[in-house]
Amino acid sequence: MQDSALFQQLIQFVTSVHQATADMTGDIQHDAITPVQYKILEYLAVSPPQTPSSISVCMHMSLPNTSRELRKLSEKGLCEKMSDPSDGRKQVIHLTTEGQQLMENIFSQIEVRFRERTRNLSSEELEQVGQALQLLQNHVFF
Amino acid sequence: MQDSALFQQLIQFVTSVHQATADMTGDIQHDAITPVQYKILEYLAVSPPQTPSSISVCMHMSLPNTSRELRKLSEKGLCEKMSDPSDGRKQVIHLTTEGQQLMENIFSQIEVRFRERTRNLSSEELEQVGQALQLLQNHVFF
DNA sequence: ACCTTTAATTATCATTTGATAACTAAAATA
DNA sequence: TATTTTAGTTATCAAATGATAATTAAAGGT
Repeated sequence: MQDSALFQQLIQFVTSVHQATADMTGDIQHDAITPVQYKILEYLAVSPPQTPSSISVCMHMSLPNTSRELRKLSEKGLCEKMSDPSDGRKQVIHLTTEGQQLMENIFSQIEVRFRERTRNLSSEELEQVGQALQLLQNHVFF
Repeated sequence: MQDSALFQQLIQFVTSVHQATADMTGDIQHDAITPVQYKILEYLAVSPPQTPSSISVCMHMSLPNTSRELRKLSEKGLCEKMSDPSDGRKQVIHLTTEGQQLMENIFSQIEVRFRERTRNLSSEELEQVGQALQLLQNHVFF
């Protein structure tokens, strides 16, 4: 039986991550996109390509609502649909160049704040941060 | 100048944390509370006590909207207001017994899933997970 | 060929969330 | 004491999100 304190620590940690990311991204959100749309773009930026169905599953959104938001993003020129040649029912979604630029822009703003937070760390400590990220991603948040 | 790969890793990690917590909590959400209300309860559970203003700041919500959601939570019997004896303008918010029980119940459901994910880890690896959580909380997500 | 399942879309409605103005009351300050 | 600031509430409207039914079209199975 594992330590229950570890779980308490996890709850605290997850709350902190949510909070810190909200702090870092809160006032960035561009005029033109809603939070849900941002999440979709982020997902498309980090692990492309996707289909409406796969986005629907991963984002816990119904397929109709996913379809609606993808249409809005397409209308804004941020992503594109292509029909899968191997299966005419499927649509492959990817960011447009404009969409990629938007996300790179947002990511670089987040990066600035990340660097502010980690400014005082030694290169050794940064190394440890990288290892900790790796370890948690492998063992807990996969 | 620190490594840009570390930042890429961070973006991936944060996305994974959001995703994993959504996976773990997605189908729990009780009938009676909305996502925003859950966030408030979580915050009250993890770091009490709070005032409407402090909740407003930390949750990035306007004070009027915070007030509305707190009223709804009060009506549901999940939290209570008390006026601060030292300053009649301030309200101190805390969970009711029922609210605490709700959160304990939800947390224990999350804990089950956390244990599922970490079932195969040795006690040594669990120790490392704890250290990694600590390190990241101190150095990045504070 | 016929039926079923899968993938996606459109349309519609209800709920949740965000934003803002107007207001009350208690403190702080001049 | 008069004024200003702070903390909170209520009301209202707009926008975002969630849920569901109906529809289309391609693929799979009989």
